[in-house]
Amino acid sequence: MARVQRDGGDDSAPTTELPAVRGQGPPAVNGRANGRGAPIPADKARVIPEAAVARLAVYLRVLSGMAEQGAVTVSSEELATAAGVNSAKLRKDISYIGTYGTRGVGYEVDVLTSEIERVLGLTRQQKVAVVGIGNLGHALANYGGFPGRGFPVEALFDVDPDLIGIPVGGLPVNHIDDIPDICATRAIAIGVIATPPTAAQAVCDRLVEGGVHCVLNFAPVVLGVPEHVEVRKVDLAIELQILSFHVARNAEQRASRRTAAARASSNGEVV
Amino acid sequence: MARVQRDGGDDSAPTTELPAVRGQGPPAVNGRANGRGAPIPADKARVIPEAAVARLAVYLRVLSGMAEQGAVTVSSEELATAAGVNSAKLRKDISYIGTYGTRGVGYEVDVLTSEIERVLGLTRQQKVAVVGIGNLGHALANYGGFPGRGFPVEALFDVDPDLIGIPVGGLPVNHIDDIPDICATRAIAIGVIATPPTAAQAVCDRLVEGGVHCVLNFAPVVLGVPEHVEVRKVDLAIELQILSFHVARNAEQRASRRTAAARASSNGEVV
DNA sequence: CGGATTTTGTGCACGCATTCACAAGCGGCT
DNA sequence: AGCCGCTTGTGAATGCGTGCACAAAATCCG
Ligand SMILES: NC(=O)c1ccc[n+]([C@@H]2O[C@H](COP(=O)([O-])OP(=O)(O)OC[C@H]3O[C@@H](n4cnc5c(N)ncnc54)[C@H](O)[C@@H]3O)[C@@H](O)[C@H]2O)c1
Ligand SMILES: NC(=O)c1ccc[n+]([C@@H]2O[C@H](COP(=O)([O-])OP(=O)(O)OC[C@H]3O[C@@H](n4cnc5c(N)ncnc54)[C@H](O)[C@@H]3O)[C@@H](O)[C@H]2O)c1
Repeated sequence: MARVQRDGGDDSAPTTELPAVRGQGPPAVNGRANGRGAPIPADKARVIPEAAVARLAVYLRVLSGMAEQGAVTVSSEELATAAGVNSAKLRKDISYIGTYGTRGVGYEVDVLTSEIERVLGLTRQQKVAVVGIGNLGHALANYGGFPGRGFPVEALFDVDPDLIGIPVGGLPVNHIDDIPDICATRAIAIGVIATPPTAAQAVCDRLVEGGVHCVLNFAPVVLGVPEHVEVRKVDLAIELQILSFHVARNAEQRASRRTAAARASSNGEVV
Repeated sequence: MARVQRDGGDDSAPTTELPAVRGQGPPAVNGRANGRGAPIPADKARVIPEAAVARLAVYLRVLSGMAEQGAVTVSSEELATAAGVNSAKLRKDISYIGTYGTRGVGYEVDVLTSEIERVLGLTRQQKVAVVGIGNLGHALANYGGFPGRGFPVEALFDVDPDLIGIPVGGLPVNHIDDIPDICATRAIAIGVIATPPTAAQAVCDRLVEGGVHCVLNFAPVVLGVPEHVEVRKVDLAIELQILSFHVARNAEQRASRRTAAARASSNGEVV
């Protein structure tokens, strides 16, 4: 199962700048077959499915845990079970970004890590701004997991005068009127919206004005944005409601099974 | 207009062993005698697609906003644009739960609201427990949006002795050793895990022990659970990485377009 | 050196989800 | 009453994602 090879404690360098493609080896034996470590089918502009991108990020996290434990290679089966997916799906996901495995052996942990980081754009740090430093905003600003993964929080904004200037997580809070300026000058790549829903659209507009192309929205509203801006939403109430649906469905199934059982047991008897 | 908010990528639940009873498409004409407000096609397999459930929750929120503004009826087109989806998709989603519209008019806001609430199991309150009262746990415990939507937070847990007994959001923090007992006695339906990743699996096991069938997990780990337990995860780092991927992809596209343009212009071609 | 063994990469089939397009149905108007 | 315009509900087509199954590599071993 989760067999880890302990071999030479390597310091896992988190920020690998180079793709570390080892393609310079022998020329391809076959015109069609690609050697080991093919970056991507060069001419074929392969579009990675959205669902696969999400899973690649999961693989990346699992890989980093394995690297810390000294694993050098990992098979698709191991990685898949650790990530909670089917191994065929994992291999297909990886095949979208190239062929980095060795048949009969598996994947080199560090190679796979760098390649996934490359396609996810994690070789360059993506600066983050958080708007709305309330309950949720505080948690996000204080969270150490983002800078550690290449997402430094570099600006905080709120409208509350009592908050302006106060440092949160080592960073002072700015006024939302400064969003366009500060985002532009600091080259913020991702804006996180943690304001009340009523303020979310206005905040989003200012982020876009400041040149932010990606928005992560925690407010339960549908944001309107220009074509080139990417919005993802995290709606906790909806997550709870989806869970609630499953509760209801299971309860219903149990009830109908109970009814069926009762009917069966009273079979032949007039009710 | 063409401003659409992409839905958050839904995770494939690690426990996808759904038998998915088939048997759709008997040549029998489906019930024609449904007057207005047919609850559901009684015999027909009532499997609502997962993706549709998530959207129904969105419609519900939009509907509640419309009801507050005094709207009595709403057309699929209005509701769809407000929810950021295609109107045909909206109608199909609603058709999964029954036929509650009036042709030529639209849907009655309150009727549609109750029906969606019914299928989502929101007629009964689902009690929630939060484990791990740190940054994120505090925000969740203090958040007023959950009780207001039928998800009262009725238990808090942590391992930190300094926190035990302290009230957060009006509710005292209990020790994690009491999770099974308290969850069972208070009939907790949903457990929210906001502990460090290392503690998440142990916490999850205790929640299951306490009879909790639904878990919302904020810790970046893959949880192993019995068959009958439903887990949804919210992984903010992965959301950021997906956004990062789009940054990278767009940058790449722009770069290649620039290259192509440069080539074209140096080629004497008119762009 | 050849065969056994292991594991990748992917062709293929299937099922779910999305979107289109339109008949059916309903209310209002004449 | 009968027609007309509007909107729903849904068959059908298309596209996407998933998982199986297997050939193609690569290593190991005798
Ligand atoms: N806290 C949670 O657990 C939770 C859960 C689900 C959803 N949410 C959503 O996340 C958002 C934030 O939640 P919260 O609990 O942190 O709320 P909060 O009230 O604690 O914080 C909101 C913050 O936004 C600031 N703000 C208000 N108007 C603003 C504006 N126009 N521009 C900038 N900042 C403004 C306020 O000053 C405050 O600091 C809300 O939309 C909420 O619905 C929160
Ligand atoms: N804060 C964020 O914005 C954020 C963002 C993304 C992910 N997360 C994840 O959410 C989780 C919580 O984040 P946080 O920032 O609130 O962390 P935190 O360190 O502020 O809080 C963790 C809490 O869990 C408690 N705890 C530790 N071990 C426990 C155990 N065995 N049982 C019960 N409680 C235990 C701690 O006492 C602490 O109160 C983490 O897994 C983190 O990776 C947080």
